[in-house]
Amino acid sequence: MVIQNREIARYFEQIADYLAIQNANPFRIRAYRNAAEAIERWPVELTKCLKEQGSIPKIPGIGKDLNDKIIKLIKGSGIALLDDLKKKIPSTLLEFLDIAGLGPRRVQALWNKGIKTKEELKIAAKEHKLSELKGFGSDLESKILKSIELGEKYQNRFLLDDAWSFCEEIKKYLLVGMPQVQLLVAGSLRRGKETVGDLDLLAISKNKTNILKRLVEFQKCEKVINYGSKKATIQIQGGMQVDLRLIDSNSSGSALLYFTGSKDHNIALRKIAIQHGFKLSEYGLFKGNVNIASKTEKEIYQSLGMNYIEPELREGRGEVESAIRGDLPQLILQSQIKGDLHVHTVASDGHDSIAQMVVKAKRKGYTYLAITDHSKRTRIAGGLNVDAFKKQYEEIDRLNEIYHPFRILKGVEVDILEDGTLDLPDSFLKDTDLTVCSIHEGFSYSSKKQTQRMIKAMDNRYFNILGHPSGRLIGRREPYDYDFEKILRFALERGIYIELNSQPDRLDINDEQSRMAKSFGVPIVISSDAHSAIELDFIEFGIKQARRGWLEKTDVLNTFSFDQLIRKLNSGR
DNA sequence: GCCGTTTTCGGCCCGACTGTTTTCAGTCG
Repeated sequence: MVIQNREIARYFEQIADYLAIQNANPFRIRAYRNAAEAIERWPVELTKCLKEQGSIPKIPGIGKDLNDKIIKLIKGSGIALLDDLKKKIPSTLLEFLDIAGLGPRRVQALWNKGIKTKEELKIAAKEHKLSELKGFGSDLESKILKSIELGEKYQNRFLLDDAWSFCEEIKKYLLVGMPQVQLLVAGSLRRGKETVGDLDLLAISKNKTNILKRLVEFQKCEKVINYGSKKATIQIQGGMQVDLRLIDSNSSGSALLYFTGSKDHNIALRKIAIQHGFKLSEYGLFKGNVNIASKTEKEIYQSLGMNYIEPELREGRGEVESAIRGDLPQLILQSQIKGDLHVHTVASDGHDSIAQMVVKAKRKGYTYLAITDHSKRTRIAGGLNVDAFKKQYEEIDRLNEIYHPFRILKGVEVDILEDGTLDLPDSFLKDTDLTVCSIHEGFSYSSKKQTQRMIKAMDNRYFNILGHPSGRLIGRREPYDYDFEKILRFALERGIYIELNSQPDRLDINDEQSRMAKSFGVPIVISSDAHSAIELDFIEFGIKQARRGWLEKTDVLNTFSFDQLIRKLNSGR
């Protein structure tokens, strides 16, 4: 079994969690977390390194002990330490660490009390048994309950990036030795939904294939849910379900349409079909028994008297009506993005240098990149003070000469403080090329107070872009309360841009908010918020989200040329 | 557990906030 860096990292994170609950040496715990992070970021698969060079490279944060553990994992012999920990500590306790308000100390206290599962925890919280424990109170009880409910809402849903990499891995595995098979991705993953419940794959084959058998024999398959002659469903490690259907090449369009969904979209289409005297199913569009269209999605849409609808729009939100009228938006494409306006470097909490970020940006075909490290308030992220920014900007001047005509912008991600002021003085901000202004603390204010705080911050003339506007972390933290419409109106008045943050666990603002911003005429900036060069690729998730929000090239600031961009940024100042 | 060293032992990111306390532990970022 080929183990990927990501999975090695998961093992180390698990060990760190177990150790934390055990109240082990905090620095030992951190060593495991650091190692996990370093491995996850390592650009080459370690399995491949070991196979080709007989050893794994020297990775900062990985010493002899962890190096040996990695090799053992790759060779499939497991980690004795982890086995021991699993024997001592119930694995269900690890899930507690994802609950807001619970850290290792409180989890340990729960364990001592005999509370080992989420169900037991829920009951104890409801019956106010937790407040009997030292360090627990009634506020904490309700916080825990709320957090468990949020977790249940997202149970068995996966973030877009995880879903994509699972999908790529499975596709690659399935296609080995199957040159006659074509695999299509359908379902919510194709629609680019921010979380994905299961993978829907369609297989088209010119001749008989045993690809279903291959799926159920997948090494990471945990459970075969069903396995017939046309379809197989398995559950893989981690809980994701994979559905594979064999379809006929003559009906590949109708099958793809049907299995891409959404359900609402399909219902809307079938209604239109009925109006035309047709019947639409996964096998094709039929008039009586005559097959009118089934080979491609395009011809089915055409036969129904409408334009082709991109998968991201297929949510039953008026796209069918728009397709009939012929006024669907020309959805934004990744190739139209000219640069990224929110990235971090080693100067704050990023992992790569400015130059490394620039090289990657150039490779992506960008013509500009804004460096936006954290301001001093975000201390954990190594936020910079005015002097540090000035020094960084001198470096940017030098790099701009080297990389000409590529342009590096002097930016900052400046904290919006509790009172609505910005974390850096205007005397400094006026010398920046742009500011991304974000909230990193004070999430629990009332809607009124939060909105006022944001509006006050936006009143600053150097405020360009509102960063990750809702503050949500998908599955972990709800958006804070605020009045988005009010923010949009004020943004429009002040020439402020709204960020669509592409980090897979943020995707903030969401699709509906994007559409709302567009309707208000407020332009969006699609940013990666990359903390390493490789994360510049996260932009594709933001693009997906933007497309789900009906955004076009002209709705997005960073599709404009550098000169136009600078003009637009300065016009508000 | 890693790292660096005036090289084998001492330091490792730390401030704000929350909810618990009544002076602070635990969580969070």
